This record gives sequence, structure tokens and C-alpha cells, in this order.
Amino acid sequence: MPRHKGDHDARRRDVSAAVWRVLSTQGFGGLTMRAVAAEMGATTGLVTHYFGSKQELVEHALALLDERRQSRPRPEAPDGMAGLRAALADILPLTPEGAAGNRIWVGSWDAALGVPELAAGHGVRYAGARERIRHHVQVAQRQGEIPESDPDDLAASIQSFALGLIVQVLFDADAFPPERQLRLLDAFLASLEAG
Amino acid sequence: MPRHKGDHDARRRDVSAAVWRVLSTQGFGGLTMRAVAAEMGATTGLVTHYFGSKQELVEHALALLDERRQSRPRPEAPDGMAGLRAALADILPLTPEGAAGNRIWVGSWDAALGVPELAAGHGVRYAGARERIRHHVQVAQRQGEIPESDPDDLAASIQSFALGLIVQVLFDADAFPPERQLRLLDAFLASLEAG
DNA sequence: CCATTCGCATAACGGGTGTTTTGTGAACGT
DNA sequence: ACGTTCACAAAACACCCGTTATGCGAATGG
Repeated sequence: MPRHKGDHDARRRDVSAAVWRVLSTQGFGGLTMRAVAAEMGATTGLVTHYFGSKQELVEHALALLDERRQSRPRPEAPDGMAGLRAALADILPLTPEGAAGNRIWVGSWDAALGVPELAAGHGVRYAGARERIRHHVQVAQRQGEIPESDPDDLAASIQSFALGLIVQVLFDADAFPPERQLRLLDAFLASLEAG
Repeated sequence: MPRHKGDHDARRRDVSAAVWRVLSTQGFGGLTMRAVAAEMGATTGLVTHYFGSKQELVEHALALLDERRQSRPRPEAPDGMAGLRAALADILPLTPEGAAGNRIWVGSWDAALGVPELAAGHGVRYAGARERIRHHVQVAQRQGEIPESDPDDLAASIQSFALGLIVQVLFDADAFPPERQLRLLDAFLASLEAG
């Protein structure tokens, strides 16, 4: 008979948080059962108690990456240009937490590209993101904020810009403080409006 | 007494090529001495004979990445907009070889971000790339091809676009055939000209 | 020819990995 | 009060890693 359901889930979240911390400092190459255990001052017995295997643990971490992106506090998400700007600003590593998430995300690429099935999963994810961008683009075009041109290509370009900016920020945070990130984003969006 | 200097160096290149192949398929997470040896149908004894340690082997592989970028056949590299387009097109994964190089490059990010010293090295590299882009931008501005605005920001935006496009191509090659990559690049550069 | 050196296979070593097993004290139901 | 179940530590397991030693056939040079 389980003591309390909440306790178990709460502890599981603790382990999950430790995984998150290890990933954000050591990357996937440094993610080991013992590292996670040490991160919470415990032994591997605890980790395997809540996550049966390492793969399960990694999958949970990757699922969290998605989850956190989707369930962000999205105060007002209008369509069109304003919504696009909000969505992109939400992705950028403007805060330490955002940087950690992006660092983990970028770090997952090496392992993902090595496993076709994982790579395909990422590919689908990015296609979905482009789809959402495309929606904003089309609304913006309908409202006359952006001149008419292939919305798929525009969406791909916009996501290219955001992804590449994230990578550069991770490798040179000093050169890309939050205000510059937003300035670059706004300038890019303005160039879209000018066509 | 060495048999022939050429033989030794040639064999070393063979090992290096095997490392390249392993990296482009398994990533850094799958790069092991035994994997390299198996890739050339040999044993780890051969690998350690030509590269004393794994670190030496990895460093050689990363040095190759830089080398290949710099010593590309650069037929005509004018300054300004044309040179910028050539430089960016040269980086994109338009061919299988280009895709392999970029896949290895992207794959190195996880390990690099985990070691501050390596991360700083990448940061410097990207700053250098931005510097080169900035040069083209300033020439283009002087020639009136691009309206005046902060060249540093422009360079950062341009590199963002290129980097992000590379990542998207790696994860969904079918959606980004070479002609679309170039079309997106040209459209992006055109939007710069329009300001 | 023969001693030497090279090229590499073979195999061992210590250490780190994911996983499994075992043990144990505390909390719970009855 | 007691047997059961839980949460976790402790330790053992087999495996894979990078590295190092050993051995040996073939080529080389005197």
C-alpha cells in the first residue's frame, strides 16, 4: 500500500530536477546515473527506484523540454506579427532558465542525429514549430503587415534566424545580452515587413 | 628506420578518415577507439599506433573541420554582397560531404558546452566568422548594396540565419533540398538589401 | 643472412558504466 | 503488536571504455 501518491510523484520530480541540473552543466555526454545521484546526495539505488532505466530517464528529460515550452505562461498571444514576436522572444535564452533549457536542447542534437528515429522526432518537432510560425505569417500577410510571398519559406527563414541566434548566444553570452537579442529580433522582423 | 614517410602519413589519413566516418554517423557520443578500429576492419592496436590517445584523435578531427572550411576551392571571392553569398553558400550543407561536416560540427556542441574552455574556443571561432561577415557587410554598405545600419548587428543576424538553416537541414534534409536552401539564402539577402 | 626495427594483432588492466540483488530501518494496515 | 510494504543504501555484476603490455611476422639495412 503506497504511503501517499503525492510523495512519490514529488520525489520523482526531484530526481527529474537533478537530471535537469546535470544536463545543463555536463550535457548529455556527462549524464550518468551516478552523476544524477550525486547531484541530489543520494545513491544510484534511489535513481533506479524512480526511473527503471537510463533510457526512461532520458526520455522523461526530453519530454520535459517539450512540456516546458508548451506550458509557458503565455499572457496574451495574439496572432500576426505581435504573436510571432512573442513566440520567438519566448524561445530565446533571455534568462538563465531559458539558457539552461536551450543548452540542453542543443546538447541533445548530437545523440539525436546519431539515432535516425530520434532525428526524425526532432525533425517533426521543428516542422511543427514552422507550422505555427507560418500561421502567424499568414495572418500578418492578411493584415498587410508583411508583403505577400511563400509563407513556408518565410517560416523556415524565421526559424533559421531564431535557432541560429540561440546557438550564438549559448557560446558567447557576453556578446548577446537580452536587450541585444531582442534588438536583433526586432530588426529582423522589421526587415520582413519591409520585404 | 622508417620505411617510407609517405606510407605512415597516408595510413594516418586513413585512420583520420575512419574517425570522420564514425563521427558523421554515430556522433561524438559513439566515437570510441574500437568503433574507429572496426570502421577500418582493424583493432585498437592500429589506432593507438597512429594516435597516442583519444584526445589527440579528437583534436585532430576538429582541426580537420577547420582546415577543410578554410582550404576550400574558393574560385572567386569578391567582397561585398557577392562574396557574402559565396561564403554562406559554401557553409550550407548542399552536398553529402557538406552535410557530414556540419553534422559533426553540430554534434561537437554538446561536449563543447560542457567544458568552458572548449565553449570559449567555439565562441571565438564564431566571433571570427561574424567579423568576416561584417567586412562583407561594410563593403556592401559602402557600395550602396545595403542600407546603413549597425554592421555588427547585421553580421550577427546573418550568421544566425545561416546557423539555424544548417540545423534545420540536418534534421529534415528532404524538406530542404539544395535549391531551396539557396532560394532561402537569396531571399534573406534580398531582404537585407531592401532594408 | 641476420639483427633490428616497424606495423599491427592480441590480450590484459584498471576504472567507469547501467543494471540487478540484497539488506534494512521506518511507516503502514490490521 | 506484528507482519507487510515501502524507500533507499550498499554492494555486486557484467560490460565497455581508454590505455598499456606483449608477441610476432614482415620488411629493412648492414
